[in-house]
Amino acid sequence: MLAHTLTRPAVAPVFMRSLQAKIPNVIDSLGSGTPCRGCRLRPTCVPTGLSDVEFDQFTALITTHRRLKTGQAVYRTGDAFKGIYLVRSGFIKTVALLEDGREQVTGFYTGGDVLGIDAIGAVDHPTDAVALEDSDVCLIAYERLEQSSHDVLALQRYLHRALSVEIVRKQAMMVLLGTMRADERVATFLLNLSERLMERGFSASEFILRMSREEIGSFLGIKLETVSRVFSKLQKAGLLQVETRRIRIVDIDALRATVHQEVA
Amino acid sequence: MLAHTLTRPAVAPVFMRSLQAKIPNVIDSLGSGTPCRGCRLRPTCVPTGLSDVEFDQFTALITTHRRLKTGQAVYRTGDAFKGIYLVRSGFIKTVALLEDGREQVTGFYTGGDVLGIDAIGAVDHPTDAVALEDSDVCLIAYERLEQSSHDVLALQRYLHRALSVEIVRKQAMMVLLGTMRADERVATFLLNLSERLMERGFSASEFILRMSREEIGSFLGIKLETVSRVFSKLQKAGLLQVETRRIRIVDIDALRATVHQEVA
DNA sequence: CGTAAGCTTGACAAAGTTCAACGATTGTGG
DNA sequence: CCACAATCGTTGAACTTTGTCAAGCTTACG
Repeated sequence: MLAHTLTRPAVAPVFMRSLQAKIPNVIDSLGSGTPCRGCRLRPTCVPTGLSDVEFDQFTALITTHRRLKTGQAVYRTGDAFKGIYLVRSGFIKTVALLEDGREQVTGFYTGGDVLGIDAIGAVDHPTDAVALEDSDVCLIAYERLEQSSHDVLALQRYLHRALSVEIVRKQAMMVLLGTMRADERVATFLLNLSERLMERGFSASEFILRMSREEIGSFLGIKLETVSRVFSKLQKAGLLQVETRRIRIVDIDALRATVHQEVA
Repeated sequence: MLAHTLTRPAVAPVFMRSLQAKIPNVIDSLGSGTPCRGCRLRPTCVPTGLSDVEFDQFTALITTHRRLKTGQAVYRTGDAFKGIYLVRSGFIKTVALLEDGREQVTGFYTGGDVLGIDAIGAVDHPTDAVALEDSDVCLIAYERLEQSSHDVLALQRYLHRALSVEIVRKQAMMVLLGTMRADERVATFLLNLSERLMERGFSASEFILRMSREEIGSFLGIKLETVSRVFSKLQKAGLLQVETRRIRIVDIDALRATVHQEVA
């Protein structure tokens, strides 16, 4: 039941537009066999600090560029593990499924993020990865990455760092899920999102959510109605301006303070 | 406040006894400079499937064996990252701390588990790791592991697998924390523990908890009173026999069913 | 053997969920 | 291009679950 609503195509034209405004002709520089060297997304999508030789070795690992329409899956639970994915553009969610049909969003991924790491130790993916808007991903074949890492320490470091970042993020989520109340969760979520968008050159104070209230709720371990209520509450308190999916952080310090409130 | 109670020494003599019964003279075979080749714990503590040469290379990585008393820390938040730790014996918890003093248990580690992975991509550890009973750990210096992995594919695979296992576990915890109700969380916890103990050669149906109600609660995102109530409830329902920290799973199928109940 | 910590249980409070209705937004097909 | 349908978002009220506070009990350890 949730499966249907969650995996249904979501729409995010405004952010898409702003992305295209920031990186003109993104689409032109992609395409199924586009080499990375000339790609406009290179700074966000390839590990930094590589020499030219290392860069070439890295790009040689990329076997497939895939363009996804909103709602399409990068992979689904049980799909054979081919490799990890570099998100070039767009927004992708990962969803973990329980046997009884319940599901939970376990992560959101965007340009420069590495996707599918949780399958490295397994035969197949333990999650679904579904595009929340039209997206581009690159497949890095694991076999080849593994062999290459042998020879290029920087790549190995990159992989390890990615693995670790993933762990740290999930750990932070565990803490959020285990200790925070609804408004703290939502505030944390917004602050994180703001920071990640800022890192990527977008406004930190005004942005468009590319996910539904239901998806946010699933990620944060609360119901969509609670998400909505918290948004309303934070708006009334003057910390936020909410216009459906357009968010404006009015008082970021107060928002930060929301997270670290004493419960008593 | 929680910090004090959580890091306070816990007692687990019975399990300790059973561990020693299973692997006699464990203590004799350890010691600060003990080589792994002769160590009785080798099967649980070293990656399997290594050739003799690979095994030697692996053990050469181990720089320090450390013996911990109950309540001692392997590392604390902010400690410099030296490497990852292999748990040889004992039981260790990791605790994440929030700025305002709140904390949450993020994992439990025992013989054969790898500890401290979440620091690989960082300068220092983002968590505390504290012994819940007298424990032994081996430090694998990351610098050396990194260089060795270069030459030994199996080692690299081992590291990656460990990283991935960690991620998958944390992801599973996120799901638990995000979707399950209290009795489901406790049931899942017991089933996991049972399975992990069985894998290590202990009884799957009867075991001693080595952590307090408070620690279980922190791990599961619920309060200690709730843990206690659920134990009582499951006992009344005949699924469990609870005698303080001694647990006997009476009806494992019913316990499993508890987890996958429809909410409605 | 006493004391401190841990565990259990009850009564009450608070937070979040559920159910339901309505309003807003978006995308589609005439 | 407009109108309609479907999805999404908001809000209220009743209900459920879990948390909080408090007391008494058990266990372990010095």
